[in-house]
Amino acid sequence: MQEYRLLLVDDEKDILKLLQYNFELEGMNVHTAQTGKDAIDLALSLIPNVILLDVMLPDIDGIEVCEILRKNPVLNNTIIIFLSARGEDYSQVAGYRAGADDYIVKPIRIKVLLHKIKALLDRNRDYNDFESINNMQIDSDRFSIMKDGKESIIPKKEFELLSYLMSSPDKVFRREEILSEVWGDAFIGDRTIDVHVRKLREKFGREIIRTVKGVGYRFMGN
Amino acid sequence: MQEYRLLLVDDEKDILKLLQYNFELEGMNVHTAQTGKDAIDLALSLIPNVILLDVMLPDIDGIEVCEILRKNPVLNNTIIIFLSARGEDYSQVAGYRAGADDYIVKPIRIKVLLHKIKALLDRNRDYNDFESINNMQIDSDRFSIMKDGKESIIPKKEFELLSYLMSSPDKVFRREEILSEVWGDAFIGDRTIDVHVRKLREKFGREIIRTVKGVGYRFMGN
DNA sequence: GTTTAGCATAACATAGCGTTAACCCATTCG
DNA sequence: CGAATGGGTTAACGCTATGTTATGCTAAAC
Repeated sequence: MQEYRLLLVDDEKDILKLLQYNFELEGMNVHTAQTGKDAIDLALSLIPNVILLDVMLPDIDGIEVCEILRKNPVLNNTIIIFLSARGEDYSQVAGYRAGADDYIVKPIRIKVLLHKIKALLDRNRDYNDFESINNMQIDSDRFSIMKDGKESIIPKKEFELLSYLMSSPDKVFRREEILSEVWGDAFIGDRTIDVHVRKLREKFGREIIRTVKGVGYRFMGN
Repeated sequence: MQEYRLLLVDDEKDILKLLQYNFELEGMNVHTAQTGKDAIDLALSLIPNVILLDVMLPDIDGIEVCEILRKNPVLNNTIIIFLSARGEDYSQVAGYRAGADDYIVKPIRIKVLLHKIKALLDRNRDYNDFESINNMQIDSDRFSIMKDGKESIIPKKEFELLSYLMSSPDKVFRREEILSEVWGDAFIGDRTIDVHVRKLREKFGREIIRTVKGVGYRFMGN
């Protein structure tokens, strides 16, 4: 579990301490937040591998936090696990709708939780390995792309765009899709996308991204 | 949840029936097995998207079944979820070690289970929804046509026209139909259609679209 | 043989994209 | 602190694939 960044979000300090202690024993890099707002800020700057998110928070609802985070492609590979004192169907269902990867009801059994996280992380790793397309591998931890054994560290937006396109190789993403997924609801001109595509092509070869005129762009899976 | 193949494995017929009923309501393609051996055989021939696997089985232990299945790369993209009456730490941990994606303790709440599966499937591969006629597959995600294993990326209008004609193979579409469906209410001359048909024939062979003089065009479904 | 719809080719128009350079804004650095 | 750097965005402008039209030709229908 080395090298993994973990974000704990809970309003109760005791639980934070308990969990932090246990995860640090496992060698994880643990950060904590007590409010939804802090959680979002930290998550976006830290880009953790795992977020443990309490549903009950003083300001923003944990489920809402999750929805907000899930919208940001930077956190595509982040595992989000809900914690809740409530065991009702209702909140479990809402949790999955919000894009959670798992759901755990308090009281927490540390060992179970650890193994759950390990399983999810392992799965993600495998996933990344399989997601080596066209000699290109994407490493969201480092904001870098490996192509033909050479590592390139690329700027955030380029990385986000490339990740997005690579998330479904060969699919043509429409410009509107790209705008809303990569840029959120900012008011951005069309040329901005082109420029970023251009930079990516400059770095990795003209052929990796193909234009479909009048529609959008497509990352070539071969 | 259409088109997904689900394999249910449990030794109790009542549970199988209950689950089968509920998943079929969701439009899933449900298959069942009552023993570990059957489960393995079925899984390998069916290659389901999801396997729900009871831990307690009359012959082979569910965990062992999972380990065996996980070794086979054909099932790399298959999600395996354990079901168990026992809630103990022990078997949960063993389950994740064996390569399970999730673990659910009975009694099962159908809604929770459904959302769990949906969340896992969403994170998994995209599935393709293409029709295949006459060795030609049209893939609207990719804006491309596969013919005899070769992919052609074609311009938007050509793609739209071809899709339209292929939507009902062997039907003769009248020119007015084509105009209104493919071009909307633009004021377009008749010759435009011809030219696009010509380009399609150039790319995929003269025979794929047949002219019916005085009426319109027909995509040959053979 | 005459008529007509459709074909082929080339010419044309333009939406949509590519490219460049300049700008703003943060962050870092001297 | 101002300067320098790097990323993100924009505006201007050129370019080209794509879509459309024009024109003369061919083949089918009667």
